[in-house]
Amino acid sequence: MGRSPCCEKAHTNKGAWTKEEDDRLIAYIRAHGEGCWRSLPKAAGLLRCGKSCRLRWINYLRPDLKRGNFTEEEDELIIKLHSLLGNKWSLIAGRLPGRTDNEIKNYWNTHIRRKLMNRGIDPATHRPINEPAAADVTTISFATAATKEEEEKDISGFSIKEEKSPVRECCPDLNLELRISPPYQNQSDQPLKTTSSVLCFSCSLGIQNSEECSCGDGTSSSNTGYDFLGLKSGVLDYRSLGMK
DNA sequence: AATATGCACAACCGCGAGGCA
DNA sequence: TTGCCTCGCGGTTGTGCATAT
Repeated sequence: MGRSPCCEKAHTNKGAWTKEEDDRLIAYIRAHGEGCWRSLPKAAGLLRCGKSCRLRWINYLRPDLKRGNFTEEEDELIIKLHSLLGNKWSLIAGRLPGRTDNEIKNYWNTHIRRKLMNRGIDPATHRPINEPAAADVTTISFATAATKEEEEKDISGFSIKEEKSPVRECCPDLNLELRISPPYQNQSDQPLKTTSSVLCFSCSLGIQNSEECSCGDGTSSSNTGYDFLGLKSGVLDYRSLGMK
């Protein structure tokens, strides 16, 4: 059967957008707003398919876009969010005002992947590339879950928890345990403890003693837990991590 | 100076989800 | 309930520029 094409391809331009096309698109959206991308090209007098218009607007023409290089803070935030969300670029972009999913995806593939590789981190798993099979297991967690119920209900259903999996059962050496849980509301002034050791994000990436390291040598009494999403630093409010 | 290679990023493609008749 | 339509997402490709040989 096959899908019907999103537009009449025989009568649409492809490739790089011209200044004139950009101007037309901007003018139309300013006058009529976003929406109904399928009919927009015709209404705006553009020989483009709706998808192309949408992409051009979102990734390049939107007035709130922040152009220019990514900052070191943005880099680290992207790494943190990717370790949590995976290739959910739109969600990651939602945490970076002025950045688009496409931009972040490209930036990840061209810069951050290499950066992590240079650190000896597998960008796909965020684990050391040559991690020994029998290496000590460190559980990453904001807080020790009091009960299974609490762990599962979570706020807004935002909870990521590795269940016991067949993979793990057949490969006991393979640690897939990544627990992401918000700190308890009424325990917010208590240190966020892991069940065993507590690492800052830098150390979890294998860059201990780096400038980014906030946990010292891991023995500091001022250690307040794993600042995985910048909750400690206020970089990210997990409650607003919207899942569509 | 010419060519090859690598990099960065804009744009395209195919698919899935959700809305609606 | 079903099928169509539109939108949005993630993966991939194409192209121009920069750097190396």
